[in-house]
Amino acid sequence: MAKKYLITSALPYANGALHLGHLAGAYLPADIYARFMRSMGKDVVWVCGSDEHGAAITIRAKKEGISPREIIDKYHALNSDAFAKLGISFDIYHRTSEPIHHQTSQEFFLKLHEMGDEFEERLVEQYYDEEYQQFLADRYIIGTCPTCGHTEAFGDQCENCGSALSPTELINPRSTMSGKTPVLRPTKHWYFKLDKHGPWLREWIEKGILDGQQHHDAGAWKNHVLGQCLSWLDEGLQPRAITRDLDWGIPVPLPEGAGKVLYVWFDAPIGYISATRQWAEDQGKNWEEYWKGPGVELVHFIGKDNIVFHCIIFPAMLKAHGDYALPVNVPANQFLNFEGQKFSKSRGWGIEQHEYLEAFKDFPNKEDALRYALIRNLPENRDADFKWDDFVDYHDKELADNLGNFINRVVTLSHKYFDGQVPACSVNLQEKLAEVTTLTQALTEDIQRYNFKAACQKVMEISSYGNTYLQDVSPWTIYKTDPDSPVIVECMYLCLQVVGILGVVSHPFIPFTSPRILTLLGQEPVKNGDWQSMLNKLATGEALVSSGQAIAEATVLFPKIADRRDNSRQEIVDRQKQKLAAVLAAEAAKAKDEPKTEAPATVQVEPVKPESKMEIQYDDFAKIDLRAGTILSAERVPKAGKLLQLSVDMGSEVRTIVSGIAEHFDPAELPGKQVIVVANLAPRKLRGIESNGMILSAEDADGKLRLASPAVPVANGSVVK
RNA sequence: GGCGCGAUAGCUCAGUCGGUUAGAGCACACGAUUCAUAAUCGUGAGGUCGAGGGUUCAAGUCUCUCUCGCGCUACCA
Repeated sequence: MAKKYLITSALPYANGALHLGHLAGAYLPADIYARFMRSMGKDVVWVCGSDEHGAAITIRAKKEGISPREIIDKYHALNSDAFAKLGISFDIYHRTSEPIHHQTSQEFFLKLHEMGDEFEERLVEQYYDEEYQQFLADRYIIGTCPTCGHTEAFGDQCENCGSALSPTELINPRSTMSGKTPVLRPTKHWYFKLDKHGPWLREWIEKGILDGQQHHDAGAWKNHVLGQCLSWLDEGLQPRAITRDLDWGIPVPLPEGAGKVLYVWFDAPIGYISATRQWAEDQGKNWEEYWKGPGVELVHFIGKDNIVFHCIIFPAMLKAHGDYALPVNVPANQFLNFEGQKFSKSRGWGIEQHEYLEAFKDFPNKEDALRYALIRNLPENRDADFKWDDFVDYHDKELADNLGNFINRVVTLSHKYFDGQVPACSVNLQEKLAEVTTLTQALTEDIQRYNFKAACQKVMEISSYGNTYLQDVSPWTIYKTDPDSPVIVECMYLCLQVVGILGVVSHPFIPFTSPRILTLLGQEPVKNGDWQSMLNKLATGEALVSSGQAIAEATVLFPKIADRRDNSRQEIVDRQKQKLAAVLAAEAAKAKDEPKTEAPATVQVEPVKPESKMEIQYDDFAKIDLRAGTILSAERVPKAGKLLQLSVDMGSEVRTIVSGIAEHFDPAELPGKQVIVVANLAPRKLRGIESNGMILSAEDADGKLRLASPAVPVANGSVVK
């Protein structure tokens, strides 16, 4: 049986829109690979879909007063639509809320469960809020500490004496949700014994050996992927809980599993399997041929945040289950930044896929322009940075000047010299196209090795070769004295072959332009197998574009952005740059504590909507002794990344306070600053230093802290109320 | 703090097993050219390979220490 190629891309969480960084991470590279493999005539299926379970969706639904279903439907449609418009050619974009996925996940769970030794059950007594009808996480329970009698101890720890607790040890426990006394209910959870899979995982990852056989070339995996996996294996694997007490998700398919669902990380990767099943059903195929047996090559495309799931946890699940193929590679990409900084929805930094499509709707080739700029700058081995100036450069200098202009020259000259027909010519193509053939083969190998950036550049090298060749021969010079020269015929014939190659090799990268190139040559768009037949023809010297073929009229493939007669495209790009400048200006103004000077209308500063806490009485508030104090000194706590040790002048005394703010403040700038201190907070040892109190600060939408202090300095020790 | 990955020309990046003078594109300078979208082609200049030690006949590449960036992880009252 012919080999089957199974490609997956990380399932996007259906709780938000995807931005360009996501696109560059796991979808665009996979699209290149999938398109390439199909055009090599391989039997490929590329699956993806929305991940629609998990607590984040239920919490958000509760906050917004809508159902989880409304959220997942909205974002599934939004992301699915944006992908389709950008030419992301999934064979199926499925969703984990579909019955077939629930069924697949439950079957998977049951199989492992029946094997007996893959799961362990842990019976836990867990508090249950009867009013809200749910089990409570440890930190949602407060009560009296059995050790010291402190009345506000959390379910996991007492802040007064520092002792570690479990919720059941608390005296007079109460739920932070309803305020009422929760009842203790036994709850069972299932753990996947990941630890027992450590030894074979190490051999598989380090050497590519599985069950004593060479499974893949370990040297072909990226350094950062191998490094992180081995680091995990070195630290030792632990059993992982795979169930939770939640009502949104896939029910645990056991009688004693009522009210429990599979934990998202367990169900999400199984989504690859259920998507394949659905696809096979739709296509009248057998899904198992794509997942099982030695003739299957599985490749996962993901971002670097997902490495351990796809290289350790999911393979262990598959291996435990048996039958399933393990990935031959996991070419995880790193992260893409945006104009030097991380994408941040709350800051308005970056652009989402659907936003791009909307903002660039009048931009010709907006899909390929974006794809190309992202591909040229893929974070294949280290973080990369997307800049609008680069976007313009790549578009104008490579797509327009190099590729588009070459094709335009060839087509125009063909019309001029041969009335728009491919001339008859009997040169030895094998010999004359040797250099381009070598380039094309190297390009092919680059894609096979997941070097998409390099492959993309080779498209330009082929085009550049064409430009150079055309310039060297300069048929326009010969034409002046000898319009019937065979040199012109040969030159144009060869150039047309090069355009034919470009039409094919551009397909995985710029799939909207590739058919336009081929149409110029009177050819059909790339279909399955065309890349392979191109390679065959190049090897044997057969023409890609035959004599006599009619050539269409030249059209400008890529109207340049920097165009002195038409600045409409430049304006579209400029608006994006202005948007970013406005974000920076607004933030700079804010930082200077200046009143917000006319922030342009394009910036929408979303007000922070805090998760509201339960109502308290005045007495609760009155318990807190807030006082003003001045920081005398600040220094980093050794071996702690986030802690600062502060001395604070409280008027009558100087206190030592340890605070987790080291990532937000330079210790040197703190002395002299007046702050508000929770003065009667129970002492607590942090990293061996006793902390007496806590300083207050406000958290910005972007997560940055700002010290809370009296607007005008007051005497140290002054009461704040 | 621990672990992992990275740092190469002004910018973006290649550099395979340690082996000749460290490469490409863009930008820059000069020249050629006019079929073409102010496009194309050629030549040139541009490097302490993050810093410092070590191994070696030979180090961008191996090793150790350090600096910076990113991620994972611990700490966050």
